[in-house]
Amino acid sequence: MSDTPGNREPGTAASGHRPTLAKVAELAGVSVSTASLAFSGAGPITPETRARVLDAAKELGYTGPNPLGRQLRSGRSGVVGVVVGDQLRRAFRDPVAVQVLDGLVSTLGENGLGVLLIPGIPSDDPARAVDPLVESAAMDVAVLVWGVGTDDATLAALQRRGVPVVVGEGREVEGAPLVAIRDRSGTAAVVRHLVDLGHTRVAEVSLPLDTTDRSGPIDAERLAQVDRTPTANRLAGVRDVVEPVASWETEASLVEHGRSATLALLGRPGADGATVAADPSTRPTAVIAHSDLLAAGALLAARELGLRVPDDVSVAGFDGLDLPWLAPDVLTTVHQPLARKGAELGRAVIRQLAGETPTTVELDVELVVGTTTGPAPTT
Amino acid sequence: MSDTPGNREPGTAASGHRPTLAKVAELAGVSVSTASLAFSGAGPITPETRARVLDAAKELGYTGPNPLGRQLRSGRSGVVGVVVGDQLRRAFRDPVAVQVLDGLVSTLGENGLGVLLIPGIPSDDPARAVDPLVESAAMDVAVLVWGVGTDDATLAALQRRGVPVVVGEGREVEGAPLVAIRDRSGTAAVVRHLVDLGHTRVAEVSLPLDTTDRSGPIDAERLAQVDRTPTANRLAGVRDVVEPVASWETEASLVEHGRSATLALLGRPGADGATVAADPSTRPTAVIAHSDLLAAGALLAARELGLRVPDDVSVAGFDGLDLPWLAPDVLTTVHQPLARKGAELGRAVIRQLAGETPTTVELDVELVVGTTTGPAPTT
DNA sequence: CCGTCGGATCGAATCGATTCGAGGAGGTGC
DNA sequence: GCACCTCCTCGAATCGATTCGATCCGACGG
Repeated sequence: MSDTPGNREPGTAASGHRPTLAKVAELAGVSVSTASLAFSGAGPITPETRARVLDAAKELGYTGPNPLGRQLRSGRSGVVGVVVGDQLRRAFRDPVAVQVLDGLVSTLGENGLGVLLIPGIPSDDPARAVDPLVESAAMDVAVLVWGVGTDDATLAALQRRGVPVVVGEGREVEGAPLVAIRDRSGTAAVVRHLVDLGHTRVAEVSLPLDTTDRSGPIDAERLAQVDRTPTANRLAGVRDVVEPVASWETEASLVEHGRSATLALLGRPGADGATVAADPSTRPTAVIAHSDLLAAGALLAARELGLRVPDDVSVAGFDGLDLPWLAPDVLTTVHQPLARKGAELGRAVIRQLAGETPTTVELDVELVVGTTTGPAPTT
Repeated sequence: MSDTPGNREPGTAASGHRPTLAKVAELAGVSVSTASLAFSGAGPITPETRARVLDAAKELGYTGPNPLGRQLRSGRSGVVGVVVGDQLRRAFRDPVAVQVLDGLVSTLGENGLGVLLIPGIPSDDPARAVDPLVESAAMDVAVLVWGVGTDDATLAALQRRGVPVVVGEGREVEGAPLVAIRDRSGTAAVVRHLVDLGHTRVAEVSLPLDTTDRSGPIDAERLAQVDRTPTANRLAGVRDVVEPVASWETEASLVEHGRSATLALLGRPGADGATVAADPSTRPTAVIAHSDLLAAGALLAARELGLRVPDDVSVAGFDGLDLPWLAPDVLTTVHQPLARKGAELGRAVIRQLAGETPTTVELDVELVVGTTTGPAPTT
């Protein structure tokens, strides 16, 4: 009697058909609804009946309800989309992103939620403004981990779809919880530390101002175009204390970018195309980098130029990473609670799912003085 | 007339109800099936009708078919579970895993598949053998990125569920494609390079032998317990050429573990609890590390002990990472195509979904000689 | 001995979309 | 002018599970 019109066995992946709850119920001699009860545990059921259902399941090799069916009925996928604000390859090379992600995954995992990775910038196809997953993947909430631009295509797409959003490190978004750190005051604190040491010629190595992959000196015009909140905060934090004598934008927060920026800031073209240290009387005496990775690159660049740290130049960063390979140097930096930030993002997701009203969480940071900063050299 | 028994508005997340295809069809004055055609593009439909449906959709704020419904019908979730064989926090600190993951995500992304992160080892709860996502998350295929133990609980759970599996760097699994590199011969090649340079006392810094987080010397008994294929291959590759004078197991492939292992291998307890270099007449003259990160740690340890590289001790790794911060040293290593490995894994996933028969892909590696290996010191 | 009560089980609707064959309208060929 | 063919649209079944109210059973109290 069961002639199946309008259907041609979907889901015929590799192996044969998986048993369904209906088949289990049939074998156990109960109704589907009772069988469902046996698995979900919600509702009254005789231990005996339950056992009969479970036995039938085992016999058929049924390993539990198909998540797809459950999801459709409940309207929840159990998936949280995590949009990393860059190409994945780059994001993962930055320990900052990794540690935040780790805290996030742990917290979500404890609540039965899985993390779906979504590149914030489509890998190679410039035709698309956003990754296709943003448009069509099933997710209950999306987390934008690294900032939100003023005119963010990804955010817009998610809002259009009605996917609730949680923002990490960005501007306030209507209806979305925000988890941020006090990076402006933290940056100001480390710059004040430099100024207190007598530095007046401070150079700055900046995080990317937007997603355009530019690098080079930052002038007033460019400064006005900053479209990433954490970068904006750190730029502002520096200027709360001192006007840098030079400022250099990097295309990503990685060691090599900090290195080349610093070579440009502290060096000048030398003999045979090489870069040599610039004139000590005009050269910056301190480099404030917006991140520890950039600062590490700055340190390497200084070494390359034959400059002693901190005797000839002081270097400070931001993040508080553990970078043992910089030994014997220990970076002066501002420590931020990265794993905790991830955990807070996770908690914000849970609250968002529970329908609570979004709140802003702002985490404290702390200046940690290492060996890479010292008194300004006396000219 | 539509009194809704047996249902209490599921999916009432934060915001109100999203419009459904049925509502759009109603407003457009067509049937649901026609409306579906307008979106999917599969099947004949008049441009005019299509436009009417799309207009209706726009008016209602309908942004396309609900993925959950589509997934249930098609039996496909569009999600690939990626099981990283460790805690996430650790896996992501290893550039090897990150680069593979990057290649994988790109390839899958091009095919409309998303990556769901699954920790291979449950974060903190020792009660569970596998992460709950393994048991119940919706996924079309699972990729086990870093090895499969002989008695792998995660693999068993996935097979029980009937989720097709793709294995990266592990033993052959019935019915599962395998993507691997020639790490045994590659390791043998780099060790032969050392032996050709005159080294006879070679020490080995090994990758983890299993997931027990042990570290310490490897004796014959422990050697027999190795339960990770890449590790087994590299141990074997070393022994294909020379029997190491000492071998040390690490708990993870990170710089600090390579450092402490090497301190143990090349040092001895010194004056006030410090570690000093061991006697040059018995001390190993070369360290072969199973990974570049471990080798980087070895390099740092050697520097700490006051040993010159490669004059006092040669150091070689495996992976071919770009580690600019080791400058001026350039590691002697074996280059493996990491992003390509990820891409091959992605292709294997696609083929698996297409129902093709699983095949094994083995990628070539290449010895790259740097500045960290040199002739054995003459005693 | 009968009515009532409580607990276990069942039926049926529902989540939202896809898909196939049937059916209808319009056009063409003879 | 009629039959046939094409092309578009529609109806209905289906994916697999959840859930609510109804039903049915036995037990207990009066």
